[in-house]
Amino acid sequence: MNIASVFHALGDPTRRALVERLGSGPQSVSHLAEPLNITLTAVSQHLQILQACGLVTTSKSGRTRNCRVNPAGFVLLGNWLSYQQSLWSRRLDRLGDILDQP
Amino acid sequence: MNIASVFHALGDPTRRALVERLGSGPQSVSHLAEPLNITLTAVSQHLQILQACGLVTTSKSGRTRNCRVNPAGFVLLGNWLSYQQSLWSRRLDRLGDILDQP
DNA sequence: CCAATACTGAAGTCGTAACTTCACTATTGG
DNA sequence: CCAATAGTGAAGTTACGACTTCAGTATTGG
Repeated sequence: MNIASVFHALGDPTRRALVERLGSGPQSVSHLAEPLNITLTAVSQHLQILQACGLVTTSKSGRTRNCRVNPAGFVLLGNWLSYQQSLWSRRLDRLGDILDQP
Repeated sequence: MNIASVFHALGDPTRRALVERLGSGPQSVSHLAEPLNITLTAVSQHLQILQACGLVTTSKSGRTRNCRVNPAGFVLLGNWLSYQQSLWSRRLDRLGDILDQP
């Protein structure tokens, strides 16, 4: 579970769609697969990747696997983002000052 | 310039390295290429992708191209992230309430 | 002026990752 | 009990993307 795997996971449009769908609440694998025209196997594989990088958690009850959003992966992403912004924000602010000079 | 292209761009470790390097200030293509052991052409191609998705802007002065971070792409990413979080935060909060029940 | 520098377009190679099919296990409703 | 449902491993195909080489264009220092 690292930022590299998070970005790799979200770099794929199908996996991003899965994550976005899970935003509306927990779903089974079949239910997630239904609107996408790919096989259930493919969806299962995507979910394993999303799980490995900490964006999704799942739990099996009976024969159905229930999938939900895992905040951990998003925290990782948020930390990376705010760190990057912290690197150049001060510099850009100064640039703004310079540009604002009359 | 959309969130799909931003995630695709940052899904690649080399491009992420470029972005992170640019955090310390504007750099030329050659300077960015130096620590990476890939050709200058490859770096140039990566920068075109980073530019297209709004993570980097460049300007050519003479024969050197100067690259710097472009906040626009990061804003796009931040918006996506906070939107996703807004989708499930309330739900997870309630889940927290339930888990907090004695 | 010209050799060196800085970069970029085009075209091709190669590895990986997304997807499929098939076979299989486990669970459940009737 | 058994057919249907839900999902997953294994193995193979294929498309795409990262990278290279090569050739070419500007620009600049000496």
